[in-house]
Amino acid sequence: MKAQELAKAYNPKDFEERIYERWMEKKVFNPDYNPNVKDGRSFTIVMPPPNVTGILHMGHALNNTLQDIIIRYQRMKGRKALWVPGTDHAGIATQNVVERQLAKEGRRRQDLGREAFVERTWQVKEKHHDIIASQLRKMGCSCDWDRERFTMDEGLSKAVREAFVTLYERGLIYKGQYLVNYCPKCGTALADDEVEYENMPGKLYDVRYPYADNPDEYITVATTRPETMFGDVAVAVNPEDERYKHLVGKKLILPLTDRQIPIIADSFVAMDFGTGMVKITPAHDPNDWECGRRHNLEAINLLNPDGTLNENVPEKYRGLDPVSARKLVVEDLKAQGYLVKETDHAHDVGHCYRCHTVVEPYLSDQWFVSMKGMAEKALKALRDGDITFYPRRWENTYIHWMENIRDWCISRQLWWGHRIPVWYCDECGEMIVSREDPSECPKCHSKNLRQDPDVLDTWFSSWLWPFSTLGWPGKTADLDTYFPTDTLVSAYDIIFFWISRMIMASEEFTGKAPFRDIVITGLVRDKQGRKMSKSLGNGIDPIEVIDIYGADAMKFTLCYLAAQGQDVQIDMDSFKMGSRFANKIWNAVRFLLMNMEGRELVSISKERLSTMDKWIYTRFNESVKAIDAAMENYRFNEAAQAVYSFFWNDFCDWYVEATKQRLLKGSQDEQNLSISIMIDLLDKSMKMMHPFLSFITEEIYQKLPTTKEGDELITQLYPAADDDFNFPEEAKQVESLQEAVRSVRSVRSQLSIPPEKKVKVVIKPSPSFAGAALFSAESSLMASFTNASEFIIDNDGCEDVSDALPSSAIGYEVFTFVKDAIDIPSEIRKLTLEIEKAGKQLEGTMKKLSNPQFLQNAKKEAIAKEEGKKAEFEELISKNEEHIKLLRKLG
RNA sequence: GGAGGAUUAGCUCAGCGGGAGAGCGCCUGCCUUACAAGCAGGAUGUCACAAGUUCAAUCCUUGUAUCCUCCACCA
Repeated sequence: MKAQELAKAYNPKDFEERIYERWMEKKVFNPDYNPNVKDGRSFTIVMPPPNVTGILHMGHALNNTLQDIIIRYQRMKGRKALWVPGTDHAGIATQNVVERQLAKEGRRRQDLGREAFVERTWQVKEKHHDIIASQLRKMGCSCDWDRERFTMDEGLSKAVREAFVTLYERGLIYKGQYLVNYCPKCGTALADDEVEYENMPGKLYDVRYPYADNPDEYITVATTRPETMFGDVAVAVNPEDERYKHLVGKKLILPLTDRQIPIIADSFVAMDFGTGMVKITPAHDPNDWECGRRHNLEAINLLNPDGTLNENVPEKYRGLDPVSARKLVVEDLKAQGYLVKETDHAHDVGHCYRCHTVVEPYLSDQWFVSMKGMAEKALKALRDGDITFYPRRWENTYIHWMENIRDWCISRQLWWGHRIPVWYCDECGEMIVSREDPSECPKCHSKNLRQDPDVLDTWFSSWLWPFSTLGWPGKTADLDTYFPTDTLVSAYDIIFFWISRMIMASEEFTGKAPFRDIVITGLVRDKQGRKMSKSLGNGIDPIEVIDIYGADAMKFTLCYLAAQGQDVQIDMDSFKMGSRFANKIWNAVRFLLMNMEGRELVSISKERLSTMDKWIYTRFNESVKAIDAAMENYRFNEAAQAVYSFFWNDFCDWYVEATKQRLLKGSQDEQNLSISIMIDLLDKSMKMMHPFLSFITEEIYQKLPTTKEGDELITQLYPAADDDFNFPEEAKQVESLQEAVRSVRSVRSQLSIPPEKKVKVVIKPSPSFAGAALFSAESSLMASFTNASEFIIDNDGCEDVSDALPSSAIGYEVFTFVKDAIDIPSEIRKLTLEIEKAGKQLEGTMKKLSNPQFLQNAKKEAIAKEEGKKAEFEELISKNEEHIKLLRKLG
């Protein structure tokens, strides 16, 4: 029946998809489904919305794996657990995708017109969204699809307008002509943090600027961008510069033109760079812009929106791009004797983070958000302990950014995005900022209104994500229940773009921090340590991993490798780890369920437990505690390790092996008890492992005889450590037993005793050894573990062991009867080495114990431990010495 | 110029004030009534270097070296 379905080999394809479909059908991801919510407390995660520009990569897989583990764990802890999924319209990025498509057809977006272009972009969005959603489902993400959102859906668009208008009303949004970063290819302004700097080789040109009143004399300025000289409005020197002090106020002639510009003094000029004289070009350099404002200088814009030079430069340079113009200007300067020299000069050049075109500072009308006040609130949230970063070190990064924040340019000259909710009246010029589309001008009642053509920065919608997805600005039940959210999981590359701004927005609009814990994951890299990227082609497709190894394998492997905040380096083979583990689980369960027949489940009472049973329950308790502690601190790799070593090393390797005899050959009563305990442990283990290996555990849970019809593992309560089934004393004894078994196995292996040869083993416990009773009780088990003909626990000391190979452990001696195979001199050498080693260790211990300062300062436990070690080392040495004597006699 | 991270077994990485760990790989022996995607046994490390703090340092402090991020930049 049930067991037969498990008789097959592990193949995740057999059940992963099916299980997800059932979860979806029953809507178990909706927190309202959960029948085991304990006290109504919620636990909320909002998913960092992936961009609808492409498909999910390994970084997303890591990120969503961790979120899924957290939310499943919290769900099983009895919380009303909600994970909100969604996608981001990703303004520039998505527009670029569509524009590239158009370019292949030989068209530009202008050929389509705004409406058609946006329509086409929606299609791209739909397509990518569907791929992303299906990827998340394949991964097994337990997010509530009923609450899925998109940054441009109706509700979120409303939130965006609300945020914009509110900030405007609070005087925190303003429009003005400023120097902004501008990508000529994307044709739009960028925020400061959307510019990536890259060190590039360049040249520093020293150029002569003649005096107006004496053209034979000149000063020399140094510049990397001579083509911008037509926008020069001054030359600046440092007011402290003794060389040039007397020149301030003099006029110069701008070469290649007949324009005159003054020499001014400004302290931003570095005296030790170049010539100490700087040409001031306010429209094309941020520093010059600031300087120009200080001195009330005109800003002459030289650029067209497409990045070519405009009518403000001499005719021969018009229409050229800056690089070609530079070449020509330099030639002309050289020809006319103005160029003094050119030197190589590497410097950082800004590039667009989306298309990697060189960014130009560009003077234009843009909308800005005033950030200082919001940053202060966001800093306070951290100081007050409302938010915590894991790992903590990212808090410095956050603080530094907040303290040095600059106003945020939010207007983009794009078509894809939230249109700025501002209208201009063609009749009277009135500007209308409104939550609703206005039907007429409130001032002159004209209906000739034009909406601002620009859209908002994509982050202007995503910074509202934690509350806009829950219904803000409406007052919804979801907001009441699930906001503030609990944990945000994100990579560190969007701390500035997104995390910091979400905190600011949330404090500004809701008065609360949007989440409590911020888990910063590392980046996923390839085995050469390179960031996985499309352009390098070194990415691993999560779906391919799932196809080969299954979703559980991928998820478990990522979790196991995700040490807090560290980057993870992986390749395709890395996932074998998780795959093998899943396979191991499958097979262990298969074995046990195959042996259900002829046995019936009985209740398990503490009194009937064997020492091995007590040990495994104790180990289970310890593992659960370790997992709880790890999850509490988002130490995912530690949780995964605890799961792994419990199930594989303890349960499979020792417990199942040790209880096989009882299960297969014991009395009916013993068999019943044995399978009952096994099933109980499987039930508990599936629960324990479910957050980490969701599909396989659910599949197995459905096949356990103790599972009630209709129960889903996903909403069962997480196991807690059970004090009533905790037996530390017995557990310790079992560890001694394991050690004794390993010792005999080791002897056999090292002496190459063939497996078919059974040998006699005698154990001589010392009088104080607490495990003696267990050893006696389990001597036949130990015999089978070590392939012994007989395994005697010699409590009376009457066994003759003079023919055996001795080895010692703490509390007992092991004698293996392998006389023929013993190489006496080699064994004596081994023992001698052991004595030497123990001697050295004893020496170290004695040194500590004879040090009065150690006895005085060290913790009591540390001293006790050293004393214990002393006794152990002494025991080992004296026994080994005896053993050498025995061996000598034998030879 | 500032900030942060990394340096531990051949590889990828945990650990972090009191006797060096995992997975993979490697060596040996096993198809032992679930699992060869397995079982058993084994080898492998001046815990980057140098000082300091401490009774005690792989772990804390400082410095050095190498590598990697991020931020800010002098034209």
